[in-house]
Amino acid sequence: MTIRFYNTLSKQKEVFEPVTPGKVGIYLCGPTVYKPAHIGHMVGPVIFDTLKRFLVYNGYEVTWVVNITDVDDKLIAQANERGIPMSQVATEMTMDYLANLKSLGVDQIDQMPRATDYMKEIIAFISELIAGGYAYASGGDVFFDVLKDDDYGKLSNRSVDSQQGEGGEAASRKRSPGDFALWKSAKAGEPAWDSPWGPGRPGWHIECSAMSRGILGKTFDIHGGGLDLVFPHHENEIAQSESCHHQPMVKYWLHNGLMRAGSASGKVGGKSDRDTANAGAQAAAGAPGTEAGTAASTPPVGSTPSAASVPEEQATVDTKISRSKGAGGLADLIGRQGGDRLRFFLLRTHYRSTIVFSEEEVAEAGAGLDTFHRFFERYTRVTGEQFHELPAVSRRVAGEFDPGDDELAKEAQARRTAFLTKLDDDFNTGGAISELFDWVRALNKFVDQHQLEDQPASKAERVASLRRGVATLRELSAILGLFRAAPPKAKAGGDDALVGKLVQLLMELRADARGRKDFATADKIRLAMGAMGVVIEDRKGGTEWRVGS
RNA sequence: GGCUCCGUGGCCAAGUGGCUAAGGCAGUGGAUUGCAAAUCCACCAUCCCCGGUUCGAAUCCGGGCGGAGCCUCCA
Repeated sequence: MTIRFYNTLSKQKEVFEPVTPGKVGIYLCGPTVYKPAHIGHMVGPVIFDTLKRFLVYNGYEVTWVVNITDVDDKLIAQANERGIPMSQVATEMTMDYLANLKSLGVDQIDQMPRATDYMKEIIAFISELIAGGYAYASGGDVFFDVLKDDDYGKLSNRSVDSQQGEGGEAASRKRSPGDFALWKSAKAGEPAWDSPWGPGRPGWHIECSAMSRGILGKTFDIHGGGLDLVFPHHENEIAQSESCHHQPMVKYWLHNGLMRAGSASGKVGGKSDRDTANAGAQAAAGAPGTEAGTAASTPPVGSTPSAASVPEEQATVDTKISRSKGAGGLADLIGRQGGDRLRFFLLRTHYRSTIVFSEEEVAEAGAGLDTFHRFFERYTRVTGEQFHELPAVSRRVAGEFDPGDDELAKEAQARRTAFLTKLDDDFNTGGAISELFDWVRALNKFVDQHQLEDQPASKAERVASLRRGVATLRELSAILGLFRAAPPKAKAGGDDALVGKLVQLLMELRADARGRKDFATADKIRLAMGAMGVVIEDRKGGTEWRVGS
């Protein structure tokens, strides 16, 4: 097995070999905690959570760090707007972020350092850069001098002289426009930390250099983030760290594609007052040929009546999902679709591709997932075991076994190899998922052929084969972090016990009708219940029902 | 203007030089079912356009058209 990754730095796929054999350090740029997270913020965490699972499965000892930026201009603005301390904003939004990660099954993070907990290290780092001649203090601020860095721009393929640089009043204190702030002097009323250059706060990029060094070392294996961070954020991280250390900062730079809003109805974060006002203003000002006009002429991807009837929202159809435009609503989305569906939705596309988000697409992905859930129920009927409670083989080598003459086991090994080969090649989760579908179909077929739902006790050998096959499905899906728990079974009428009892009564009446071959009555009940969203399934072992999707 | 990326069936999406172009959703036909549901089987694309390289291209090169991102805060 050889794992390869596409490295943004070299712009090609490279064989993965950790700096230290057997160990992997991963740093993922985390959130600036000033507003509630939206689905776009979950792309990176879900991908890297899955990546860590895969690397651990391959036998590596992995340390995964996700930083929390809890001091920043946007946090200050938010705190002022709400009239509360910045730290309170940060705490609230961090809690929100963590809750969303949990819902999506992101539970592999080892450390989540906060910038404010690393002030000492940050200040030390800046001091080192000044001492090395790579940074200079200027009027209470400290800037990185990009002209001192020979290979500045190598990650994003930009030349220094093409940089426009940050504007604002700070620009006048820079030596060259491309210089960026390592330390920002505090204005009156702003949160501040003492430093050799006076009270202030860190610039955006330095925390990542300081924290990654502190936790993962001067050179570590994988640095991740969204493609939008390549420049300036990661470019500046490299500049800082490599100027300071004179050794490579990161061996493999992995960047995930960004998410875009696909349709009005799927617009991330719902519509806040600000978004609606903004969209309306754009639409009003949008003469033909303007940006708004162009956006409005694009057909909605997941066209729905509601989307078509709300033209002012179409001005935001093509807007990318960004913190400045979408807010909130992720918890509701998770509540409606479930974390597993969203996770699956994110993983079925290659991590470097753009994902166009719409809730219709999430639901469609969920329809595919249901195939697995149906099968798990089937497995329970045969064996009495719950799929999600099965132990998953957690190491790649341990999953290999001699299939002997067992045809199903032979196919299990073949599918497993195909699945892992897809992941080995630049972490192709979408391709790997197709193997899962192929495999579940084969397992269903096996149950069909041997009628394992009918008197399974008398078919011990076949059931044993099935178990082995399902163990492989469990092993592989666990790498993707899917099917960690049984999906919450929707109940008719929610938690209303009365509705549940009435459904049960209808079921009994229908069973009676079927018993006396009164199919007219039985069908009337089934069709009426179906119209209400209750799906009836008659089986040899008895009738089951579920709230369909 | 500079720098990237993308364009595969109705929709989503793998594949990036060579067997019959994965898989999912939707659809159609069949098996099964009292009828359904679930499941299984079958059918459903020559890869935006033009030109080139090659024995051979969805896959490489050039041009065109269309779309996205970054260059300012952004996962």
